[in-house]
Amino acid sequence: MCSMILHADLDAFYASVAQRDDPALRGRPVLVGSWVVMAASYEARAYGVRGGMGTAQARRLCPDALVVDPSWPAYMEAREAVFAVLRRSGATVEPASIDEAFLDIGDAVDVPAGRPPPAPAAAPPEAVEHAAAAPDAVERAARLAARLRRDVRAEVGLPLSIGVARTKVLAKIASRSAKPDGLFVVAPERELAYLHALPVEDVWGVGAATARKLHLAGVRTVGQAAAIGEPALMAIAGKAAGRYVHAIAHNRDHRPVRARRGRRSFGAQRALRRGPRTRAELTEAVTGLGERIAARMERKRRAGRTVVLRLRFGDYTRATRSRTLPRATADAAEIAAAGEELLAAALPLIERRGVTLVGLTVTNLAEKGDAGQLPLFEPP
DNA sequence: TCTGGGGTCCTAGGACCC
DNA sequence: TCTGGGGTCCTAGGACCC
Repeated sequence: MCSMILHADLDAFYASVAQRDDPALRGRPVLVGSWVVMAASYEARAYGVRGGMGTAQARRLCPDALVVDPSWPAYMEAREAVFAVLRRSGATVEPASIDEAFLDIGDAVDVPAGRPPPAPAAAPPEAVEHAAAAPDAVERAARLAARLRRDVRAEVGLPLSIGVARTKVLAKIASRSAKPDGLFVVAPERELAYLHALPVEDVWGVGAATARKLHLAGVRTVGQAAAIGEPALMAIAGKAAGRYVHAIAHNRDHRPVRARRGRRSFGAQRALRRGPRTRAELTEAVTGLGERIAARMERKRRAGRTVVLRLRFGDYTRATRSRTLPRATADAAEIAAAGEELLAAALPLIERRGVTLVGLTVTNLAEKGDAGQLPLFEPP
């Protein structure tokens, strides 16, 4: 008996919305973003364009690319429509970002009354292939995933890729394998083989820094990591990262899919031109950030106690300064005043290195009945 | 005079994700 | 590959308390 997890991830979300809403963009390389690429359509990715890249460089790689501005209302509407389809399935749905979610189908989910069951012929080949060798729960999950993909395509007009497995990390990795516009099922009996063949950097949660440390130690695949003891991995990658890699390499990931996780902070930041900034300009930036954050907090009826000033310098080093207030606030002037104090404290650093980005984050939010944290790897 | 153990809060930094 | 605007979580040290 096992409960299956789905990771549903919209493909090139912003670019797909643009293509959906403007037929002239369909089938063509599309970049979303004015000076940094926030999303690239698959047609553009074929030229080597990636998210986070400057648009100037992206245009050099792909001169035919069509560059469009982001359209936030359209994204929000599309997101809500997609999540409505996901929730309608009856599964527990945990939003993971603007364009992805984990679903736990539990034991009870099946095709809701009033909706016809999916025709077996319409299920993608990979689902059928795995279903033949898999227990009932896997088959149900694969059928649900196929149906969600069809419904999102039909009702929202967007391509949705889905990974299916027993754990979050495997479902997440599987959805990446499914892209673009596909379904990838990791059957329970194949989990370990699938996992062990992966390069360590393909594991969700292993980033550039940890991958570099593992490579230096000669660990390139998850299988190699599994052959090493936990203490050794902790020595290589650090305490938390080593423990994480060890748990995942042995296919231990008990993180549950949780319906709602309240947000933990509100932040805003602003990139500045290079060159010396006057104190007045910095104050103005901090004031503006405080107003933006306060407006959003007000809308969500939240308040926070800790104000964090984030700085990035000309040499791309970073620093943070924080201050915890006696009580939670959502007041623009109070937030900006704390930011201003932190700014004053960081002035010597700013003068030495030259600031290129200033950000403000309000955290330590006043909670209203949040469930709190669950341990990551221990069974609940 | 010297010395525990254990807990919480705060600050700063690092790593990772989309 | 020279870097935008959001987030999350973990760690370590110091202050302070019992």
